Amino acid sequence: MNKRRITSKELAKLAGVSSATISRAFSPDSRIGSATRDRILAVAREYGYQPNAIARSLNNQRSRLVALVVNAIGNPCEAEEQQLLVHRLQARQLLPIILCCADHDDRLQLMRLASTYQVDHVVVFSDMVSMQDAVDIFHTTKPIIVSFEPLENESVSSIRIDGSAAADEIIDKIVADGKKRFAYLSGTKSSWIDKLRRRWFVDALAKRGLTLQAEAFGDYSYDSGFKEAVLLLHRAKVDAIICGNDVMAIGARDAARRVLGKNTPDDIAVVGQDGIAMAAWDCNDLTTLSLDHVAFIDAVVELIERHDAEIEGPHSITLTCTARWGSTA
Amino acid sequence: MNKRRITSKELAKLAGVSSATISRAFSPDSRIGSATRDRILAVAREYGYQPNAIARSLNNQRSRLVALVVNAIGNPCEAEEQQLLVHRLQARQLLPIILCCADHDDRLQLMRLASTYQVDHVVVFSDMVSMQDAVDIFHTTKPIIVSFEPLENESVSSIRIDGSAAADEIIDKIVADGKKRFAYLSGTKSSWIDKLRRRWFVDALAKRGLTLQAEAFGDYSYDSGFKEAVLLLHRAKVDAIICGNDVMAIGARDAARRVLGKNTPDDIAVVGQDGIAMAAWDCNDLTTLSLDHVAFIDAVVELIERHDAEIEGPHSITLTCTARWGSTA
DNA sequence: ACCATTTGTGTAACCGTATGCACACTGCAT
DNA sequence: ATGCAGTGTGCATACGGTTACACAAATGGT
Repeated sequence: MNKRRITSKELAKLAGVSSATISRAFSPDSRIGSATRDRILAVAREYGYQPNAIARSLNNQRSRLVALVVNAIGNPCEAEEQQLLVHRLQARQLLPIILCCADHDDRLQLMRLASTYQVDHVVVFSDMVSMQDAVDIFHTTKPIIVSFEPLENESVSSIRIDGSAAADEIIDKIVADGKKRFAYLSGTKSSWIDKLRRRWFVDALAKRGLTLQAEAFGDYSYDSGFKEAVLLLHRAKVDAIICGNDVMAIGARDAARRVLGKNTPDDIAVVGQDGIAMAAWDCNDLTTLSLDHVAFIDAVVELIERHDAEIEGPHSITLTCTARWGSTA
Repeated sequence: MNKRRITSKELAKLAGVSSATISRAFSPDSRIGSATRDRILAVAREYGYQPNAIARSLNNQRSRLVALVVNAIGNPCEAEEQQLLVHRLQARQLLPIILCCADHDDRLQLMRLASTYQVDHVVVFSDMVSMQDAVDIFHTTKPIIVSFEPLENESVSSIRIDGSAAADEIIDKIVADGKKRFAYLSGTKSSWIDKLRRRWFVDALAKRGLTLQAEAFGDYSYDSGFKEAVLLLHRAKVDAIICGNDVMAIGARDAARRVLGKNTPDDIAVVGQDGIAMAAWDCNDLTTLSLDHVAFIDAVVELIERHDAEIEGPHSITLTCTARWGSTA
């Protein structure tokens, strides 16, 4: 129990070879006799030997670790994508290190810590860190940042998301239903991704000569969606609320129904963003501006693979959102 | 851009000292002149030097990595606890490596991979791997397993959860409401945690001379809760469904309402388990057997700290569940 | 039988940091 | 002056692998 892990040198002695040969037995394409390899692998299995990944990383300059910078893993609006990515990484024998920004006060320090682990790649999902900071912290090592924020003058690969057409469709439908007074319930105050999303809707409204009648800021949570919707509906007369994500939209819908007695879609329209599975649950059936998460993670993996293959970057991929029609708008 | 990270030897040259002194400048309590340290830290900042954690780990025999073995990060029923734990780990400068079992076909190989990274601790949340396997794979190295499955004959610290009293209360209430025909909708078929949970309710029923009228198995997801509830309600006449977790309960509730036209709590009682935040959302308001997630993670952290302090184990902590009363039962 | 190539293995030098040991230097009491 | 404790630094080695290089043995062609 709890005995020290056996080293390649010890195994070498046991198998009657040198430690170099042990190493070769575990490297797929290296010159080694197949009989020797088989024998070594047998002895290794017997003694429970596996090469030490830390030592291997030090030598290789390749850790097979990937830093995932996220806001939180608890929020369903992000978790779905994270889950997909983790799955894809694992299939490639890459291990994800999660950095949760939302509940860490010094995010920069957290990123610096992760960067000392010589991660091979960095994927920044969070909008709570500035891309520039991420680039600065990770630029001394190989990793690229897969970001969603366009960062023109840097060698950062990114994925851009365009939801303007879908926002247009959604506004179209709501206006056709006779609604005129729109409110926007933002995710977080200083989030560039929220600004981007908001712009899609503001532009769509502008096309029809409309402007936002009210605005509020939350924190991407159900509670903030609920609370801000109550305040907003009390102080402004609106008949449509566009929310920064699906979870807030569910909160806003609940608030309208429970506190104000207003039902969707007749009294008020509620729109979410993300298109998470939960939005389609029967109890929610949210109208939402949705992104194909599989396509999105495909794009992330694509960028990671290009980086792995050392194809010169930066690369950029653009994805388009679609509308999911539910019964809330 | 993308230039190689500077090493302690190079920095040593730049600062006019030896690499040993560089190392000492970054180790809190080691004999070094404070003037030297300040100078080195200044030069280090200038060149963006930070000690390589991989090399440091190799030397220290301490990686500051923690493996978190979970079913999935996408499922809200687990994500809340994971989020809390990640937060606590980060505060201790420990980095979590996530291992998602649900979507990886060879979980043992995944754990073996992680074990080669010499993780300092292992926390097994998943019930998709056998504890014995986890112990076997990680026992050659220092880590303890914080598990929930009691594993008597092994030196594994564990957290036990007792929901029998709460299950008793819940059954009490439902029976008092006139319900008699209970069904149990399991999480996954071979999960020991599900068996444990089921037992609480089966025992509570037995006390009142009742038995389960029907059973079904899902996979902890909303969709499985929905689908299995439909099948179950079609083939058996039941007026109460106990579900393996909250998400399945929401699915079952939706199924009853949408497909069968039965409402909670009058036509049918629906009970969840976990007590996640979502269960309390206004649109759900689930009655559920709930665990205090903060207390739970406190316990996990407590075990990790004991292990860090090399206090001889194994240790065991028991937590008790409480009932959360909603409008579904 | 001879030389050229291929194949398999060992030796030794790394990868970047931490640390025991030795040594030089300071300050202070004898 | 001498001895001694304490302080600050460098040297060398260890951590556990990988890999360039060298070399012996096996192979193959003529």
